[in-house]
Amino acid sequence: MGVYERQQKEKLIVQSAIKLFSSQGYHATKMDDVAKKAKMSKGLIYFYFKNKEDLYMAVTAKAFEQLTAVFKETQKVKDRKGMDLVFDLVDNFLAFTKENRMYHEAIMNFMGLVALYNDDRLRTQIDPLILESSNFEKLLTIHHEPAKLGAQIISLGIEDKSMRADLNPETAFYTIWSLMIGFERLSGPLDYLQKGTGVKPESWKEDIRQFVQVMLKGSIQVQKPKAVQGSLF
Amino acid sequence: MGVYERQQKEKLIVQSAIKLFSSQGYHATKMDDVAKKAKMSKGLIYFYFKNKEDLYMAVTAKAFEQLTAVFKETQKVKDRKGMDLVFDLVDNFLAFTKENRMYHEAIMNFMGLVALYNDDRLRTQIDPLILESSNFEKLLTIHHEPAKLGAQIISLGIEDKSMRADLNPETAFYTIWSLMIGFERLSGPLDYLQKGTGVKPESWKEDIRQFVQVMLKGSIQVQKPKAVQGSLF
Amino acid sequence: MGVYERQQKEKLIVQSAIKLFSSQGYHATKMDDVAKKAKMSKGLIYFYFKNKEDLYMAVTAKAFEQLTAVFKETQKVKDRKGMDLVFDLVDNFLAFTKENRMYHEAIMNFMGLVALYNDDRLRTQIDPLILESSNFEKLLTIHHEPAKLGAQIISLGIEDKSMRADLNPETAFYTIWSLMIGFERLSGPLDYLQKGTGVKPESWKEDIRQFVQVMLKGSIQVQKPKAVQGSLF
Amino acid sequence: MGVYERQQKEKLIVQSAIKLFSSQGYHATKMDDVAKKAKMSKGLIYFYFKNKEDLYMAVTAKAFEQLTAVFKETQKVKDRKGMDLVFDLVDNFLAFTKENRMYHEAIMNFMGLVALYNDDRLRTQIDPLILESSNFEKLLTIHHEPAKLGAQIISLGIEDKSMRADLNPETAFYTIWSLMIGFERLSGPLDYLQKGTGVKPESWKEDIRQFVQVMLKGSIQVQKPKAVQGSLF
DNA sequence: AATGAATGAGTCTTCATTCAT
DNA sequence: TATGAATGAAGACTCATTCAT
Repeated sequence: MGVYERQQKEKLIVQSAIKLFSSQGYHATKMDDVAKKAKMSKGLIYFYFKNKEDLYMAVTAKAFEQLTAVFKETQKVKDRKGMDLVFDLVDNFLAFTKENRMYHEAIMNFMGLVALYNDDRLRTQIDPLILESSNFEKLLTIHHEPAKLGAQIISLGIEDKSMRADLNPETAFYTIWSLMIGFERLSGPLDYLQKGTGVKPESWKEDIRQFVQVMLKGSIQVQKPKAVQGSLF
Repeated sequence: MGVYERQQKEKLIVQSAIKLFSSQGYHATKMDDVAKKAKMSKGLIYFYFKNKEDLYMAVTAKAFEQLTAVFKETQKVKDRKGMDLVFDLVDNFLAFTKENRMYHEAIMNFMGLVALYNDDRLRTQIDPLILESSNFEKLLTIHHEPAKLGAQIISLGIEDKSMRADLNPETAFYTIWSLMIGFERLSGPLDYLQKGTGVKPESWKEDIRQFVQVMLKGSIQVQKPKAVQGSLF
Repeated sequence: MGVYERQQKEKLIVQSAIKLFSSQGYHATKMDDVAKKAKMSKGLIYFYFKNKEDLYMAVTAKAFEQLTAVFKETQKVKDRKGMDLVFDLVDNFLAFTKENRMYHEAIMNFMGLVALYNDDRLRTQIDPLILESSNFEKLLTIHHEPAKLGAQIISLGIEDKSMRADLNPETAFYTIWSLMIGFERLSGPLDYLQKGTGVKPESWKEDIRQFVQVMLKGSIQVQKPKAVQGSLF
Repeated sequence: MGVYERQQKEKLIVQSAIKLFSSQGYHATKMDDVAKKAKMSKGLIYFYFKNKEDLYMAVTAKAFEQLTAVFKETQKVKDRKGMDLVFDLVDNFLAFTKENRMYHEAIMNFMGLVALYNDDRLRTQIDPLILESSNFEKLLTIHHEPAKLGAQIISLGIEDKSMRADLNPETAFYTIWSLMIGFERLSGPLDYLQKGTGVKPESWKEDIRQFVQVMLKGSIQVQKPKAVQGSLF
């Protein structure tokens, strides 16, 4: 069996796991389920992945790849100012988390792990099986990709003068990311409070947009319609 | 045995669970461990809590209470403008999440559950044992307490003219909360990138402070030193 | 507290147990349930009954008392030949088992225990808690009451010439009892086979009546309508 | 591993369960015991059987198969009138219940379940795990096998004129089955009354035989000695 | 490479029974 | 008598992982 076939198999397993983790959650998904979904034997799953944690890390890596793709797609659009791209990014990111809740959770989970990993005292709290996973190592090297691309967009905005010159691209982007993370997590509760009207989350999103603009530019502007339509995922 | 003693016992169990969940995580903590920690029999744990999920919801409720207390403490300080209080809140909140990582995670977890709960199609993804928990019901009624207090601080800032008059207190606060949630989750990765220097997260925090100010006020100001010192927890 | 009150309490417990055993079965009924139903504390249940088995034996004793009452009621009717009384008995017994499935099962269960009890080698299979129960001892002395009354009816039939003179009243009655036990247990399956028509069990009952008559008399007769109407329970 | 080996394993488990259920009873038998007896891990038991109830249903199915075998053996004997076969059947059945008390109880238990199953209101009283068992389904389709064979014997008796022509084979057989069920359950108590003499049950059996004959034929005859001797089990 | 039967430690949970008050 | 909190042994069932084939 060639390298290619092997990679295809691996992909198939990850895809199966993704579907199951998405619909039932990580804990509710059994390795048996994954095997059945992938139409393979359990043993083969273990041939490709050391253990369940390793598989989860592979899924997380896929999540990062997808997210990175979203960023790249956003960036690719021609003839848009950095400021417009930021708005595009916000829209695309939010759509991404909505459509791929599990991906977003996997990413958030990993980000949390990194915090523990940084601290020698807390590192012991990480499941050893995760630390052993080669996919975890891989993630350590790629997990800043989205941020890198995000920061590039900010840099572009500074260059094309659509943003303040004194911005730190990196922290500015992380701040925007934070807003989106918070939106994902808190719009549910906000919605709960407004049950019936259903108006709030959307108006909050508007406020966030405005805030992003104030933060990056110093004044309010109307968003230029997106050049590219359709789902990115 | 009076109501008081019973409540004390319940508290003792929750405290034990908190300690264990904090140090080992929810899944790694066995009901047996909780019983041992509380110096009770396992059966008694089940006398007070229907099941592990119920206990976790009780812990989550405690988390919300603690967070609410932080908000109240912040609010209580006299002779401070709304703007100052917001900065205090950011500091206190961040200190709270750092000292009580598990509390913060429990809160975030619950916020995620609320989003599922709101959507009839997604509600089925919630563990039935959670939905049955009386502590879950309680949480549904109290989980907006922090946001309510946060919004009050914004309102105060509007009144005392330390903030823009056109702010929506609620969404403004949720935005700030988002920033803090994002900071907690992303400062680890940010730190990872800067390994060695260790400078970044702190400077990002500064940036965030500035953004918050821009958002709420329109101009940059120097934070008035906190009136009260020391940990609130 | 006087003897009377104590007996009332005991009765109340047994009544509660009967209701619960009937609706949920013995194993599904918890001592807690019994206590709640009887509006007493669990401790008090154990004051009156040594253990769950003892309580079940008390319930079984009640079942025998009720069955005995049915026999007595049947016997009491005046101016009926033995043969008629036998038919009355069959009707009443079958109605009794239908209305009080659990009583019948308790009685059957006890009869099975007696078989084990007789055999020294099998006796060890009986739950020791049952053997210790004073109610078990009581049952040993009363469990033949129904058969005694049944045999009396046969004797009466012999005397009044409505039956063959060469019958052994006891075995004749046990034979009739067997028919009823079998009917109770097998009419379900018979019904299952005839699903839709639903005719069979009733016609089988007719056949049984005829067989009983042939057995006791030697010829077929039409049953004299029952003198007393209404439920006996 | 082929289908055959798998069936063998399954058989082994059922055999182990049968031994344990027979000697200690269903409730006293732990899944652990079954595993040990079968020299397997507990997990493997659950690989073959969904749960304890499912295993019990498998045991019950085995009980029906064995009983059916007894009927078939009885029927197979050549050159015997239907009437003779009925007597053979009674002897064989009674021997069967005596040697395999647990089998008989499992069968009786199932027959009771069928009655509940027929009635929509009572069906809820059946343990859901039983209803889910594929073995329960199987039983539903095979549980009338013995009765079918029994009725065939009656039909034969009618044909060869050793029995009354106006008999309904099915109800006639069910009546005979009832007698045997009652005998099994009541001979213990009957014996208890006669403790010491030990004579009664045997004489009752004689009476039953006579009754069966009267019922089927109309006159008394001497049983032709069985053609085949020895235990059938 | 691939299978899937087999393992067994691990966990939650139940509930009859006891006993301090 | 009466309570109900407390016990803890027991048991069903799970599931990640392994390994003989």
